[in-house]
Amino acid sequence: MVEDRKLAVLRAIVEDYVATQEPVGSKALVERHQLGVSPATVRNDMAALEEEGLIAQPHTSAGRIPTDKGYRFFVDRLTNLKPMSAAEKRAISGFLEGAHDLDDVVQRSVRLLAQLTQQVAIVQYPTLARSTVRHIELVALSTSRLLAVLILSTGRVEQRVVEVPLELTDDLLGELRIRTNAAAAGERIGEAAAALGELPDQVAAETTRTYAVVVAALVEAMSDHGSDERVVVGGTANLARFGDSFEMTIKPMLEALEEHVVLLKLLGEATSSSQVTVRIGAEGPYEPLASTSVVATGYGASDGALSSLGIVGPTRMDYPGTMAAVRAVARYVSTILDEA
Amino acid sequence: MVEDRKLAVLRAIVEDYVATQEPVGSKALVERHQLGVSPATVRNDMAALEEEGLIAQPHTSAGRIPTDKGYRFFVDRLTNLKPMSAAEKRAISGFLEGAHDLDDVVQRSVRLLAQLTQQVAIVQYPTLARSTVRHIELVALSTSRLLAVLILSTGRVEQRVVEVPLELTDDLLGELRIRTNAAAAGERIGEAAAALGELPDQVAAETTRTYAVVVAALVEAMSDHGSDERVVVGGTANLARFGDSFEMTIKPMLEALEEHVVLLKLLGEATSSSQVTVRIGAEGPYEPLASTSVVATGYGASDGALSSLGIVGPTRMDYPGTMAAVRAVARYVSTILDEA
DNA sequence: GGTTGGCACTCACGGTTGCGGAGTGCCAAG
DNA sequence: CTTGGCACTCCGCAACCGTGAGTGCCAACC
Repeated sequence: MVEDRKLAVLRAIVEDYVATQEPVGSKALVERHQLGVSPATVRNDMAALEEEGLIAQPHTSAGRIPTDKGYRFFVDRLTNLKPMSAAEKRAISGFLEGAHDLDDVVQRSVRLLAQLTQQVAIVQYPTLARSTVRHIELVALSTSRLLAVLILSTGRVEQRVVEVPLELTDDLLGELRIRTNAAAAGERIGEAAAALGELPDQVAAETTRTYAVVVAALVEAMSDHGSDERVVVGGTANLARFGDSFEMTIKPMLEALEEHVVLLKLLGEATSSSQVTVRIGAEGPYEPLASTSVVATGYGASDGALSSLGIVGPTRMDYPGTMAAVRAVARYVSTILDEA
Repeated sequence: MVEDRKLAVLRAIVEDYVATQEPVGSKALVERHQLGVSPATVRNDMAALEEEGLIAQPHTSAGRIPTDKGYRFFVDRLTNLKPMSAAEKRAISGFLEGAHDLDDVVQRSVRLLAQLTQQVAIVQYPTLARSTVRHIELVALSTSRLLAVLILSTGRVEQRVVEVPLELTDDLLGELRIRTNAAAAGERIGEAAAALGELPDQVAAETTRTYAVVVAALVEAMSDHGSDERVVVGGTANLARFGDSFEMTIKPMLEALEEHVVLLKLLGEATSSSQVTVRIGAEGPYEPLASTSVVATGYGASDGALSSLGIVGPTRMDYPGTMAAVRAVARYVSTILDEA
């Protein structure tokens, strides 16, 4: 009973603080929420909550604000994602439907996510690891150069210009095309790379080097570094709304957003799970962002989570709403990718 | 003589203000620059410059700062681009050389530009208007869907998934491939689109609709909206250095950076010219950015300026250095594109 | 005429001071 | 366990003030 009310108080503090951005005192609490008790009682509860490290006061004689631990508790135990309204659902699918391109899907997802959450959105490109090679196309640019185009099942296209040591004839090009496709088409990236790797040894000696450079380019294009670890960021303008201290929040954030490696790390854990994961404040692996939280989840076609997307914002954020939005977008994007 | 000194004073004020970010007074001026006259004399000159609207004082009894008009004068008449050092040149070409992709070139250019100028960099993708179709590739996805891949001379690749009304056979696909390439390959985008448009009328009646949908997808991919008007932004972390008022500079900037349409307008004028153009403060077409300047230039392969890149930063910036950097990057990128 | 030193004046800036109010902790009574 | 009362703390805000940088103007000088 008493324990229940303490938690109600914690929830109320989190909600009010998120809404007003100001430390919340005992009197304001009983006014805004029907707790059915007096401020004095609430004060006692607050003292207990502070004892447990769930809330803190910035200075004596100020209201309380939730600590990271308090937010954690709130997220884990006091909240369920609020469901998206029908209108929101329509908006989401409408927004994502017009996309014709993988790039376009990613681009739109970022915008959408930023708009829904009013935070900075991050979307990682679908990983290549599980995708298969759909087709390899080779186009002659001159007698000594060709363009190798790699088309993947996710809709992603990679291309490389290759300088070949042998003069390119139509025959040679055709042979290259047939053999590389025979080896790679339909295979997963890993197997495709392996199969391609053996190609140069199976052809006439004078063409070995030519095959080798082409294969090298293709394999390089398949390697993760080519496109997998790319992320797109959007909604930076929402930083302006943070109202938060420039030095503590916005500046490190801008710096982190430039460093895609950092972003990938932030999203990292979420990739493997299709649950929405929340990382609050200093729980994260990157110290400068100690006063921000990351809400992320895996997404991808139905054969398993492939990649991740999420948002990053001040620890003081509307977790239920944000988590719901992140999950909703991830699901819609997944179905879109499934169709393509 | 006297006129000369007045201009020297203006130059000194601009340089000092850019360096220190603080209003500069008469005494500080004679100390830091060898003007060979007393503070009192400088004060007279300053009064004259203020009369002409080239400088202003934020409040009585404060030093002077240049007005937009003052910067304009400085840029137009008092400065020559400072040449890049050999080391810088090496850094530039080294940085851009590893690129294998059009995407990659653009990406690297943005980073480079941001790093050199310590400002926010913007690079517009090379426009498609002058580029030619290198190759069209069609890949069957199922019996009723195919992937159309459009490869352009700039190295850009566009792709669209097409739903066809007729069952796809190898023969049909081969025919489509041959005919579309015959019509479009080697042609400029405009001509290619026109030639493709006539294709559906030249084939057997039962395949007309199939041709039509494929052609429509290709033409759509060629249209400017597909990829031409894309821009990439980098170096947002440099906003943190602006020290400037958050509300006046940083916030509107973040908002503008999200709106690619606005960015394109900012770069707009520069596209046509291979000169470095500078737009100072309220000269720009976008009011919220009244306290920022844009330094931009056209770039592209040798057959004419194709696109534009540049930076945007506070009006108070190092114009000579920035202009030189922008020009240098544009030139290097142009040569890279020429080679590809 | 242009230049210079002198001088009175202005005004932003930083530190200090002095409230008012919100909020707390504690205690004794219900 | 809850509640009202009460003394206490301390932030935030506004007013105040002295200081110093910088100015404009003037009279003298070259």
